Amino acid sequence: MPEGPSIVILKEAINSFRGKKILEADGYGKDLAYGRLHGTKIKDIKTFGKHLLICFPDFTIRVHLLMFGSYRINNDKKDRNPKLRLHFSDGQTLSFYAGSIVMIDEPLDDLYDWSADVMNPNFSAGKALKKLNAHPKTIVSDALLDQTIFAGSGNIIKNEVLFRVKVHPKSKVGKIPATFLRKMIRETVRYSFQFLEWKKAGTLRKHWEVYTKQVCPRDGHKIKKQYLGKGKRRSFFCPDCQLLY
DNA sequence: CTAAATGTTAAGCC
DNA sequence: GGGCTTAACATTTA
Repeated sequence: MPEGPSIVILKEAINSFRGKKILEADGYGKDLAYGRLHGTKIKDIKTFGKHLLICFPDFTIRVHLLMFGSYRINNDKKDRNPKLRLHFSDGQTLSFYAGSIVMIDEPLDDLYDWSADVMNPNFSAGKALKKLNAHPKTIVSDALLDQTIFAGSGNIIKNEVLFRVKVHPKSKVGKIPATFLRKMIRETVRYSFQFLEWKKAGTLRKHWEVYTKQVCPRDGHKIKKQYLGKGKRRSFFCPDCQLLY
């Protein structure tokens, strides 16, 4: 369950580990230097898009859940080994399963443009528009998955936002009127925060208007499903009310 | 049981 | 090198 809002929920769930000391770390990651974690204290916890960043004085652990990753607090899965498990000095544990976990030595500000993260209060709509304008030939469904433009946006957000702004997923970015691009950027942020609230309330899928749907809630037209773009990702759209530019 | 899915990267091939 | 396709990763759900 890994689009940006879900990672914000993850961060909130583990925020209480901030300042806590790790006695030991283990897991099945081949290239992870678990020993570096022994005796260290969590300095900070951040997110960037779909990345969870657990910060230590000298390095950062980056957790990306990819498609199937999950986590557990004080309640390990019985039939599965964690890729990373942290044992804290107060007896608590935090485990991550599957996904991609790496250690980062560079300062995070050198790696991340925080203004690209749709969940970040510093997200810049102006910069997003500039980046979109730099890729006029890209189809908009790819642009909405581009993590350098909309970090945290995933396939659900992509589909729902395009439906909201009535734009066909195959539209070329350069052909979409600027007012619609601006609206799309605004909706991406707005939907992401609604996603966050709905996900917390356990009602996310109830609010889907096109994603996995059969019928357009606006005009009753049949929803089309196609695999589009670089990643051949599922696109659900109403061919009647979403305009192709 | 099989296939597909909220994702990304690396390798292989023109 | 570029750009495209495929595999790999690993888990849950339909």
